[in-house]
Amino acid sequence: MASSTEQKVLEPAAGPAEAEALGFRPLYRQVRDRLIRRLVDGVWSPGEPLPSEIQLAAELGVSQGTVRKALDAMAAENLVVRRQGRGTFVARHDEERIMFQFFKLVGDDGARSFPVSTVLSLSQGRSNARERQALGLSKDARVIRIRRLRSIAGRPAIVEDITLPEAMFPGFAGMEIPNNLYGLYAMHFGITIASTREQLKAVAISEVDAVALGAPAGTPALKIDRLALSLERQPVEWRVSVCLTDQLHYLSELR
Amino acid sequence: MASSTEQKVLEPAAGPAEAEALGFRPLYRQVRDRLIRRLVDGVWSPGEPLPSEIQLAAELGVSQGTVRKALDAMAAENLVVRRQGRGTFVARHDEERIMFQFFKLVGDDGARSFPVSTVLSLSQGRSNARERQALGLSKDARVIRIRRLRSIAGRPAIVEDITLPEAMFPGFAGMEIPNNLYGLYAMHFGITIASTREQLKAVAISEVDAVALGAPAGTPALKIDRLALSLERQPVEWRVSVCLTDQLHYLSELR
DNA sequence: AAGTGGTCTAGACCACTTC
DNA sequence: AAGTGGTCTAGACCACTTC
Repeated sequence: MASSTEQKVLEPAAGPAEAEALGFRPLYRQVRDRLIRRLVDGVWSPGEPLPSEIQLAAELGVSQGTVRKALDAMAAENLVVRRQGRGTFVARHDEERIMFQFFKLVGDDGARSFPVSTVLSLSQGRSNARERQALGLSKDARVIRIRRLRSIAGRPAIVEDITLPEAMFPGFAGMEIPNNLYGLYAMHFGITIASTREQLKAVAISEVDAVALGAPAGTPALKIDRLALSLERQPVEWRVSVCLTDQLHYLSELR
Repeated sequence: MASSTEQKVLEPAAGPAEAEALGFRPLYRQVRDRLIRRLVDGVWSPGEPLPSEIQLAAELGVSQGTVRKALDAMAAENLVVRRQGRGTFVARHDEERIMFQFFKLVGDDGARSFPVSTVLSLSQGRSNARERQALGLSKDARVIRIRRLRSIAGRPAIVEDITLPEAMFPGFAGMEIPNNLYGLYAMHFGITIASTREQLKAVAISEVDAVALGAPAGTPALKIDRLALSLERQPVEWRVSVCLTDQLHYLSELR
């Protein structure tokens, strides 16, 4: 029972000054932060089970209920998946999950088919001003640039320009580029995309995009400007997708 | 303590056959459903406080923890607002809330200004096939149709076609049409919009929309096809908005 | 049968608001 | 000081999965 008058603290995770500035910080929050720390450090890999609630509670010196609250919060953030009778697992970035979590384009017939991708170009170099602004990079930072065409049901539908901070992806250039990039980030670089911020606009497609998509220049298209953030809320990827929406739409469900 | 081997049930809310089909239905779920029932019945009005957790627990014959879990679920669904030290309140459909919850258009400078609206036309009549399909209406159902122009920062930006089932909005024709329709639905008709499903496409604006918006026909625009659902998940409003996105964008944040 | 997460209770104490 | 929701604990039992 919490019978002292002091707030229970797991460890001096934050410096004393910082702790004061933060004010009250519940135990389950501290547990969550520590478990996320471990996810970031790769203590458990995607798909692997975490220790059971009882084990974690014993190890951290808190009640099972507090661990449960921390894990429930992490499940709500899509960082872990809980399965009754089986355990709690580190979330995986496989196609199924990505499809529902971050890929919002749906066929007008309701079909959710994951697009097939063809890389059009891959390069590395000094970042320009817009790239630095989007990704929050410093002046001399270098970036990796990928341009690819994505087809849905055999039909070119999306051209994508992807920009990555080179420093976060050492050895990227020599790799095979898979269709599902977020899975690659997780598997080979230990980077988990935890959230995205998308800005949508309607545009007329440019000459160069028109060629790639096989549609007349000037055709209206949906431009999706996406910034993807890591678990630590650090910008990881900037992606601009130009989508033909004559046979598909962007689905947004709000509550 | 739950020492019997039977599942605790609040009341025969669901018929026996239905209960079997549903399988296990936790107590807090039953509490939530009963409280939502009361919201639907207008037992408490938007902005009003609910009884305290302790009072509800005593009244319903469950523990405070179970009531808390039900109220937390309702807060996650944006049906109530919880304020430490003050109480739990029925969510209100005022501009601030709508702005963040359902209105996703943001100025490119980051400003979230709620648009000013001008009604272009208002009519009632027999529903057509598309309207019936969108709203799930029967063959002879009548609808109310509103067309309006919305301006942001003094600039025409959106033309909207709104369709409502006439049966759900008796006396609507004689009313003043406010800028915030969802507030009107809540206040005068006891209908709370609990969720929406939006489908976005890029289109070229039609001649008639071009006139309303003061832009050349063929200009690319964002078409938002929105279905709004009540607390009981019944379709309440079908709204098609055509938006000029040269100075604003649709913001979607995914986790 | 054993182990996991899920539900439910009871009770203590805390943070915050209002009077 | 009194009342509210928020946190935390301990413990019982349930639903579900695996062996």
